Amino acid sequence: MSDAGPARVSPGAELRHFITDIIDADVASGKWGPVGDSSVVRTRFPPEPNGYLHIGHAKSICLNFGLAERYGGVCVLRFDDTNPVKEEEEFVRSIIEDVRWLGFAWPGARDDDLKAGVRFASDYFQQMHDWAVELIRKGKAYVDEQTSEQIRAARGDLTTPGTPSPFRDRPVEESLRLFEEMVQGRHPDGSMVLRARIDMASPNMNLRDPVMYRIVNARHHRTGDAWHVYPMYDWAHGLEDSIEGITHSICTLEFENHRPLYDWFIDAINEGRGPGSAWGEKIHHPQQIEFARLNPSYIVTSKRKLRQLVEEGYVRGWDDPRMPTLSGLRRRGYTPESIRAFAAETGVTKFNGVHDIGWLERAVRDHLNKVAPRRMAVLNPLKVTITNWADGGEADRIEYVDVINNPEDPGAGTRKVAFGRTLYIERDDFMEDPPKKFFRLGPGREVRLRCGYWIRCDQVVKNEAGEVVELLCTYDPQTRGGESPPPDADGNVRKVKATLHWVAAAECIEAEIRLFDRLYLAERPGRESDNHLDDLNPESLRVMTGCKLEKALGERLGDEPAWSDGIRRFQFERLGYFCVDPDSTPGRLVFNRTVTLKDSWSKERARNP
RNA sequence: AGGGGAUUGGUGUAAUUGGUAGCACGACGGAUUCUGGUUCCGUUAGUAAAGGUUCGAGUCCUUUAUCCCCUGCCA
Repeated sequence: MSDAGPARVSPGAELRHFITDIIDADVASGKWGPVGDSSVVRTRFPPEPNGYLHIGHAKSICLNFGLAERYGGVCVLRFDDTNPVKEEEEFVRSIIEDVRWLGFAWPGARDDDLKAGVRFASDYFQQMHDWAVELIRKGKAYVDEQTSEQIRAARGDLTTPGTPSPFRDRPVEESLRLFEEMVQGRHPDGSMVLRARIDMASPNMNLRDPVMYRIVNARHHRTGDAWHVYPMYDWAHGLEDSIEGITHSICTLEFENHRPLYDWFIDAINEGRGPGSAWGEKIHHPQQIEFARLNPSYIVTSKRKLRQLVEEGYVRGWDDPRMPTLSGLRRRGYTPESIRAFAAETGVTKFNGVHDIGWLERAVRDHLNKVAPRRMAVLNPLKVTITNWADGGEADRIEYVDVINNPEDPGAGTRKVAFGRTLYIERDDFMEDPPKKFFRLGPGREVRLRCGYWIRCDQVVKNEAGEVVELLCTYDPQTRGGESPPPDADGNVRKVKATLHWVAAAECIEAEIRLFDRLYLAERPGRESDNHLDDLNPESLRVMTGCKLEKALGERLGDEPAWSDGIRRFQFERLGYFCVDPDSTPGRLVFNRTVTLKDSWSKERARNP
């Protein structure tokens, strides 16, 4: 982990919810091992390698790995790679990297070998096949030669029972033979399937003779051409859990209807098993538990929609800082700690609610506030000339003032920042005709330049178009370091109402700064129009060029924290948190705004425009 | 009456299993402040509805309402 300090909430530590209640009871009763031994707890995170992980997955990762940490058990990273036509090796890599980035490790994980200790469902294909044969022998599965259309039509609907397949009662030997032919690739895709024989009249559609295997004559990214049939989720998942000795198999609410099937398959294998049985010993039967997935406002997490954003060019890629993918959030500047804190704060329940995305923003502000070094950067520069600069010495001299690195961390110390005759301040910090509650600079007003000097605006310089292009100001040499000047003869102390950030023209660097806003304007994108694209925010990206930054941002200073992911993050005073984008080159820095600071002035302005 | 799940302030969640509805965030107000940041203090507002059992109901029972999931050879 980084030296950047802990997030506000230590993940998984003392959080309680209905799943911990279940596990506590199991530990107390000795359901999975010796009474009181919590180290037997085994969970798993089972992504399909067909896309990038997003914030919703992060919640599941934090839950599963957090539970393992809490109980002293383990959490397995297992790829559910049962569909070769949708899955790719590239996703395996990115998923592993994302889980590691969040700060979690599984048994056997190593830094020098990304895949060390990682499990794959495809490693269990032979075992699953053998169990399928066992179910055929037990009369609990059969090969169906109907077309997929016929199967669908015969399934019935929500209120009418299905009708049995004409192949439902075919001889066991025939199913056995056909299944082996399927396995060997002797039949084309879609020509037949292996189905479980359960109940065509079940009110639970999942139990109407579900498909266990389909023929897919495609190359698998790990097993190559070894298999021509691939197991369906419902058949495979519980077996994967069983093989790995998972105790608590945690999934989302939509799998609640699948639990009877999860249990049925394992029970069917176990039927007739036991000591002395020819079938063998009973296999491990994990408990499936469902919880409500994370559902944050103002974003989408559907793989289809995320892919559409990327492929149709609404964003610049899967790691576009506006994307809710972990790679996007990482590039945006979010810390693993803040994401873990967010996941912990949203709780674990069975209630399908909406989680305010503002919580995620607050989580990263909270974390970065404590650990991010402060720097000064001017997004939209307005030139300031100190007309009486010569009062304090040579007219073209540079003075170095000590600027606080982090008021939240006295140990962070100070740095030297150049101050000179020509400066830049934020254009938004000056108003020619300021309203009552605007505290910043205006004609005749005096403000403090942070850790620099107090300046007073004497004159406004405009171009032909009437735009303000420069401010002529005087400074008070007695206010060096931003200190208050001594009281006047009558004992009155002068005060300023605002402190502004600034950079000196003589010693600054230019950079591009990318400002991001929410990708969507609607709390639930697509809710109204049924098309999430209708709710896209046309101003979600604003690229600022010619920004003026203090020189220290161009080089890595010794006081910068050793971030675990190597991403340099800062607070730009009074603006927000920013990080260095990988698009940066040595001569041309690019920063991303992670999140703004809380801004009560803009709130006030919105209230009284 | 197809099946399954859910419902506590604006939001997210707790409530020792029948015993004072608590916490966090937000919003609002105030204090502090060399970041209109941070921090601190205060205010705000809730058991979906109706019946019932009980000395006592968020919790138990009945009815109703609303929302989510389920008819892939996806996961």
